[in-house]
Amino acid sequence: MNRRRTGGARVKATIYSIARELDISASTVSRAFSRPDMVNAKVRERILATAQAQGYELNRAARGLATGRTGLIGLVVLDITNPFFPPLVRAVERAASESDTSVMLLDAESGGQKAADQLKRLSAQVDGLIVASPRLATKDLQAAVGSTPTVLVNRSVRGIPSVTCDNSAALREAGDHLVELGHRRILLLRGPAGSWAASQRTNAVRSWAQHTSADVELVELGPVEATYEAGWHAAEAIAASGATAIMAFDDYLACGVVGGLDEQGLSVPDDRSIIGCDDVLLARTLTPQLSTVTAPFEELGARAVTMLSEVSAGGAPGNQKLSGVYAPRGTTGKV
Amino acid sequence: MNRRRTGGARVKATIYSIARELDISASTVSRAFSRPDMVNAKVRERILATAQAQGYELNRAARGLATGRTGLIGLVVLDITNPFFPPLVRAVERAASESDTSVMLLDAESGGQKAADQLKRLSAQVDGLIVASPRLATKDLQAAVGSTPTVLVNRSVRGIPSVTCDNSAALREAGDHLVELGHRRILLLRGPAGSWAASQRTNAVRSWAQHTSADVELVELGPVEATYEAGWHAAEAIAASGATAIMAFDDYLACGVVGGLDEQGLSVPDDRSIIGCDDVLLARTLTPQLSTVTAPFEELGARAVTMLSEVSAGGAPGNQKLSGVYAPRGTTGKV
DNA sequence: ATGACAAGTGCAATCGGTTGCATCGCATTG
DNA sequence: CAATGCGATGCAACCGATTGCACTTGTCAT
Repeated sequence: MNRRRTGGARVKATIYSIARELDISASTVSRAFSRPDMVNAKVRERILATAQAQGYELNRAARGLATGRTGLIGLVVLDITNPFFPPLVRAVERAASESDTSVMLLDAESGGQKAADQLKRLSAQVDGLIVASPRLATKDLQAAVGSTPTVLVNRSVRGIPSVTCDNSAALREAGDHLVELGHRRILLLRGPAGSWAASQRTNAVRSWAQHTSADVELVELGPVEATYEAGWHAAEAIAASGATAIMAFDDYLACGVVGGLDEQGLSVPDDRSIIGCDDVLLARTLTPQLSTVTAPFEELGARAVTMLSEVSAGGAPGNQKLSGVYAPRGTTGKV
Repeated sequence: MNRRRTGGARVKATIYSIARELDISASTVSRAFSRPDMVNAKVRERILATAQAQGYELNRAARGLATGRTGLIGLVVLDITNPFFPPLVRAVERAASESDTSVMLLDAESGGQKAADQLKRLSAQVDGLIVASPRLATKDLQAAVGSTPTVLVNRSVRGIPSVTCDNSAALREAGDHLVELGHRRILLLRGPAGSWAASQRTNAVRSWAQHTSADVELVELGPVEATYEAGWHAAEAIAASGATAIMAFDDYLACGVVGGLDEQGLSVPDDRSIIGCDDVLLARTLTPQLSTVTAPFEELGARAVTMLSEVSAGGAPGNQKLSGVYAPRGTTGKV
């Protein structure tokens, strides 16, 4: 591998070894790879052929040193084991590979100072950052990313481009659906304090409850962490609340609630209805399938990558808003 | 950021800018970072202080060019959306960060030629590769990784160090548990063709069935893909098989079976018992919780990283075997 | 024929570290 | 006191690409 095949000597293939073999300058070889249109088609072809023969692989470090860019983007997720993130990671990775860019993954796993440090360290190594659902305080976040081109996913912060998902219309629709099914007392299980998405969703549901023509009574519980366990533990209070339907911050939490309600002897959707958010894997593996608001993961990831390259190019894309779609499934039923 | 604070000129901080300010040579500055023990403690401290003051960040590309190493390892997973992988990714990432190494993630997502190409491309950019559960044919795999230091997770291939999880004892235990509960006709739902883990588990279960003193009758179904849908669709055949208990290739599949059985009007564990494997998130979010064989994700990831650094250092660690543990939970009941 | 212009190529400097080797000062030893 | 050794440092040559600039050719209009 990576060695010359012709001639006895086994040397690492570089643009120089190629140049020597073809008796041209290394600049031309370099350009054949980095700006193909600048070199004569015939020459380019001979270069490519020789490169192939020598097993040449471009040395990213050398390029990086010369250009100041690494060809890497950092993807920071709050918690890779949260089912929200894997589809996003996949989407980002695919989109990035389109532009010959690789993804460095950072599992931030905590919102504290450590997360900020990790972020800062990472940011020195990459061309840009995609930060998904960070819990960092606004100013810490701004400080941590510094001047590194950054795109936020699922959070909006002044001065940093972002791509978010606006679920308010879908949540209204979900609420209306519950009303239609006869629910009047509805419990909002609020997501984590410090989560931008959680406050967005809370506001959306509150606003819906306030403006709907039906006389719904909105009960709130939380904030709670977005985990199965938290949902499970919330079930007792939920059962006691008298609400017949629950709108949970996300699917993960919602699944926990379903499990916890079961423990309380309550079944879904017969005794209680519940609606999640995001449409993660869990939503479909739940029996019955979870009624939820689907998030466009693929699109979120792809846009983030596109926007990031715009930022890197000096642009300042605004904040893109996508929309969730309400998907009624098996966990919503009549009162 | 990254600029000198002292003196009007704003230049990028490098070992040279630090050296100049302290009137020492750049070599010493370099050594202060890469081999601290080689430089006088006092000098080192002044260097660190100046670096701090100038906002110096080591340029990885430059180091990489000089040393030939990138400080990156590539982590290749079969399918990041499969709940098996996120915990592993996290474990690898944490272990890697211990040694100041970053992780490049590649979601292989297919077993074909494309996967091989991706692998090859990635391998040129990293110091080493951790490849989890690849489906590539043995020789394609060997060819793709070439001479890049590689550690396999959850698969064993001649000539490549690996860390795997031996579940045979745990599966025997699981089988015995089923027998104890009165099950005699047990269905083995086989995992994907081409999956090393699947064949291991199949063999383990077969061997158990053959050697157990009880007169169990083992029915086999599959191979099927390791997805929820596949499990769901298998449920009909499972229901018809007359088996009262199912041992599924993994949890993901098992959850699908539970969902599908529900559709068939069969409930778990009352009508059928089922045991999964791996103990992924889904196992605990299922109601009732899935009886399964837990995999030591943390350990798998950590070992893989350790072994990889051994390989990089020229060693040839063998194949490490960890063990799963049978965890009876809610999906196994009396006949 | 002449100048203008464009395309294609080469030269050489540059990016920012690392490291083998030489050197120097100083302490230890005979 | 000279010789030896060692720890600490500097010198300078790399690592392998990119790129501004200069140069050569060929084409085309004048």
